[in-house]
Amino acid sequence: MEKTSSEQTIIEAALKVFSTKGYAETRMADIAKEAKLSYGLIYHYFENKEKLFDAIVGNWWNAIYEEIERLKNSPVSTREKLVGIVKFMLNAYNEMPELMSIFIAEVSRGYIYHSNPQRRENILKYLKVCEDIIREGQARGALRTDLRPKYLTYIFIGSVDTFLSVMVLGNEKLTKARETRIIDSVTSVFLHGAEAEEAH
Amino acid sequence: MEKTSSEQTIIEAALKVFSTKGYAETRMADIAKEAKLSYGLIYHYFENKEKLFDAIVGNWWNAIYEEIERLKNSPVSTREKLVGIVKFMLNAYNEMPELMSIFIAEVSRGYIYHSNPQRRENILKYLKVCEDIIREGQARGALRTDLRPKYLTYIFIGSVDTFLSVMVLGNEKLTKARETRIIDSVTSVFLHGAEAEEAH
Amino acid sequence: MEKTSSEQTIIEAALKVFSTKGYAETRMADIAKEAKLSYGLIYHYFENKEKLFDAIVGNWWNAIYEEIERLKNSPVSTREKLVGIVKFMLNAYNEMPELMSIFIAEVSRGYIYHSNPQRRENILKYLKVCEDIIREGQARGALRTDLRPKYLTYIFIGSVDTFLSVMVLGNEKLTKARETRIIDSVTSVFLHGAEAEEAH
Amino acid sequence: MEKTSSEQTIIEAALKVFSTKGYAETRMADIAKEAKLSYGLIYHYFENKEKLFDAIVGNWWNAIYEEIERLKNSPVSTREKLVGIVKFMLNAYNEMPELMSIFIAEVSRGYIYHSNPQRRENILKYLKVCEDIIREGQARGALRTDLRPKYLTYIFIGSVDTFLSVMVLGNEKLTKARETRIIDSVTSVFLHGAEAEEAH
DNA sequence: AATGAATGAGACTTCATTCAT
DNA sequence: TATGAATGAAGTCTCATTCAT
Repeated sequence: MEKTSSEQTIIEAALKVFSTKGYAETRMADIAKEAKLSYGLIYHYFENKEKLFDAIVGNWWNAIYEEIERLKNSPVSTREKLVGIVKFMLNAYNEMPELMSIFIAEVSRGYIYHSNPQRRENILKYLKVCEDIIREGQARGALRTDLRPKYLTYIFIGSVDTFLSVMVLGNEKLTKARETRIIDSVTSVFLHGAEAEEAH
Repeated sequence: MEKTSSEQTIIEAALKVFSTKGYAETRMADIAKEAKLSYGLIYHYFENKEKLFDAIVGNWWNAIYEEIERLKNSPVSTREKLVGIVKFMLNAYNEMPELMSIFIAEVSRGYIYHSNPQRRENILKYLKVCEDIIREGQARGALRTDLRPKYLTYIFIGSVDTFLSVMVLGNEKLTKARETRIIDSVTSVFLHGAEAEEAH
Repeated sequence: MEKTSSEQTIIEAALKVFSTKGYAETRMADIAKEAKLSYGLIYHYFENKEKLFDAIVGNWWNAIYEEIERLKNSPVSTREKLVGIVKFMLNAYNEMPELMSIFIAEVSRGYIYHSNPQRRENILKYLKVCEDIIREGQARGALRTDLRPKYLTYIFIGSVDTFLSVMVLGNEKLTKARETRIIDSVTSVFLHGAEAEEAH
Repeated sequence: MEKTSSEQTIIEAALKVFSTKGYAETRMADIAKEAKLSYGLIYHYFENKEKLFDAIVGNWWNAIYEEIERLKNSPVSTREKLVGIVKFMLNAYNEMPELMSIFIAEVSRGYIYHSNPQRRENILKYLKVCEDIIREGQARGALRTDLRPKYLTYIFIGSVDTFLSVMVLGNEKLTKARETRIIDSVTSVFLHGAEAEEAH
């Protein structure tokens, strides 16, 4: 399962180029140049451009599922699970901003057209796993039950997504303080609302 | 200012094709075929593919700005303004699902790779106008002031966006009942939070 | 035979554009725009681009032939006839620099490829008429007879051409003094040579 | 520095097609067909049609400069230097008639419309180097000093050019005898004039 | 006479992919 | 493993020309 050095080099180069130019504007030659390898070699390891892209994104999806699944099964409060999701995504942005850029631009928005049914599945599965946590939160009395779990999920995930989008767009640096502020804001509003106390 | 019949036909055909296949996969020939016109004529009216796309999206942005600006200046509560935004977007989805599909899928994506600085401007202006409403809500004591208006904006807009995304993805029909449910969910969670009452 | 106003406008516009961009790079739309007329109208008067070009150049050829023929038949010395040719061409450059530009760029050099046999004929006829004068000069003892009249013609015409070329290239202004200098130089060298007297 | 076989094949094919049809009428597909290679490969070696053309012409300019520079610095009489120029050009016509055809037809034309400033430079440099020889001829007392060196250059170069033009136009064969005759005619007229002896 | 919308063949160029070495 | 020359389908766009009005 250990990837050869060249294969890894290609993946890293592809990640960089895809995140900079987008899938459609990325040329196999760009990747080869970035990797300082011949483009013939890319085809030695990956069937074609799409498969290369999917290889990159596939890894990422697995990491997401694994983490959210882990959170889901961990014996902590719903709030902590939600915080865990935000934390994980922000951390991912910090450590792999390129991957996050692709995630936001190509996956989270661009999936719409993807003829490839696998891609549609991925995003739906992502929403599904989050929904499980929400549903459990309702079941254990932590979350309102008058709203559909699906809807709550959209609201929560949408909030997180937009933060990531804005950061990707602005190519922003994420300090520790900022990370805390974002986690606080998202979970606080999601759980308690944005209405002023005195307005109650 | 009145557009010729052919120009309108081209815009409608382009809208349809762009929303179905995405910008990158759309062929000028597809648009011409859809419009039942020669593709030479497209270039008679639009400089190139990108300009045609921008013409379509530009109109849409203007409609958004106009509406949100109108809401901002209308003498209603912050809550009603937020409801107005959600209503407007859902209504737009209902009446122009193709436009909404493009909005969701292409706009933020094209922005990330910022081939065109105009696109960056558009989305930033969109967030800006929404932020004005949020900020005003804080000023008049309707919204919490312990969180940055920018962040509140991301959370609110993100929620709406994700609903639209999911509907576009699922090619879903928006009934009146569903519309009400979504509006309720989004504003209710945004204002009061998702936490169960007894959890307070 | 009187040309309508529009026809004349088109010819003048075409002259300007052809001389600025060259035949290949000239667009019918450019001519229409320059003439401030619709391009449909160009086709009302001229069958196509090539015919329009030929109409312009054709007039010019006729003027050249007429003048050289006149010189040929005028009762002056060979020297004066040669001076007359140079004078005529310089004068033409002065009064119709655009026409001269076309003549140099498209006719005198570019004719090589012209599939149109008419064009080939024109240039050959031009050389032929000049050769007549040279031949007559030899016959009347004014010019050396040890060299082929054809060759003398090439040498003379070539000299004139290059002056015109350089002026066209440099977009140069032709003052009266300069005109005299060029006429002197060309005829003097052609008749007496460029060798220094003491070198004899 | 060694060109690959295919690159050389492309250059030769391009030379042939350009010289036959002219730059404007040459299709990349024609070149590919002539070279019996795919047209994609042309773009593997040359950025575009213009660059391919310039590559061909650039080589030729370098050969010209080198030769004229060599002549300029060689310890022979001015007459012999002028003979050298004519010889070189006639020889070039003999060995590379296609290149000469392009030289005659396209170079000044491309220059006039100055799409490319490099072209302007080339032709000006060409005239400049020839002028150096003329100027030196005046300095060493071999040529008249009452005429501008620039003008003498135009006259000489113009004569040579026209011979080449006519040969290219007529697709003429250059025999050894003819070559001698042309060299004699051009240099003899340039140095001693075309006037009959008895006319002095 | 005049307009300019409409046509569509065909040009240049791109680029994913193959394959001989 | 690795290279990069070679391929060619397919895309965007141009522009001379036609034609209904």
